[in-house]
Amino acid sequence: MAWTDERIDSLKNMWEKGLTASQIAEELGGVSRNAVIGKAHRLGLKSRPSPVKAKPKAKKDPKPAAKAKKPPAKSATTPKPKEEHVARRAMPPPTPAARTHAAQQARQPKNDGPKIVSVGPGGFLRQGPGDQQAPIPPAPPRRLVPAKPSDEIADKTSLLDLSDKICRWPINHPGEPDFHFCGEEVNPGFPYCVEHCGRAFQAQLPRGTRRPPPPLPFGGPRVR
DNA sequence: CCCTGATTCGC
DNA sequence: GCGAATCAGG
Repeated sequence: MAWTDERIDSLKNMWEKGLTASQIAEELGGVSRNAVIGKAHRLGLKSRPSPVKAKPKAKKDPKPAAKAKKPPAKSATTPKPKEEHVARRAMPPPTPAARTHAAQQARQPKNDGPKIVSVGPGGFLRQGPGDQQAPIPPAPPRRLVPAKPSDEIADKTSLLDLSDKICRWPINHPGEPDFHFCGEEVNPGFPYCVEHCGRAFQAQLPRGTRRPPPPLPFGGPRVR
């Protein structure tokens, strides 16, 4: 996949946010962790807490032909083919439990660590309900652009299934295995079904009326 | 084992 | 410029 400006921007954002390369790769979709790191370095973003301190000698092990090669069998100690990212991508739906595991290693704390964040397709950051962070996203457009799914979801309404007649409301987050679209019949004249129109288009209340923040499909806590 | 980022280098 | 392969520290 190509490094579009938006993706690069996302990458920078997340990298500086302290997300791991793996997380960034997942969010961006279509790229491996290595790709992210490589790109980050090429961009001049550099090194955050790196596990590896010193790199004394550059080694040049004869790396024969192409990337598809599985070189020197080293006593069968490093079976780590390029299947790495394939395997990760092919993982079963991250159940809450699975996610939890991944999340905790991904520095997603329970209480006082770094904030839990993830990044939407536009590169803006999603935050937890408690997080008051004003900065980057100035004003997400009300117009919703159905994000591009990073994986195809069988028998759910995928990006390719969208049409004028079915609700384009996104379910879950892009990049998640079960990300798909609502798929209900639309409220005629609107891009969403009746229910989701109710979410997307809310009547303007008189000034001073307090109302919970508009539950946009992206930009807030999970909406379903 | 898992994870992490860093580096190399063929493409 | 890209990223797989590989390394090396936790």
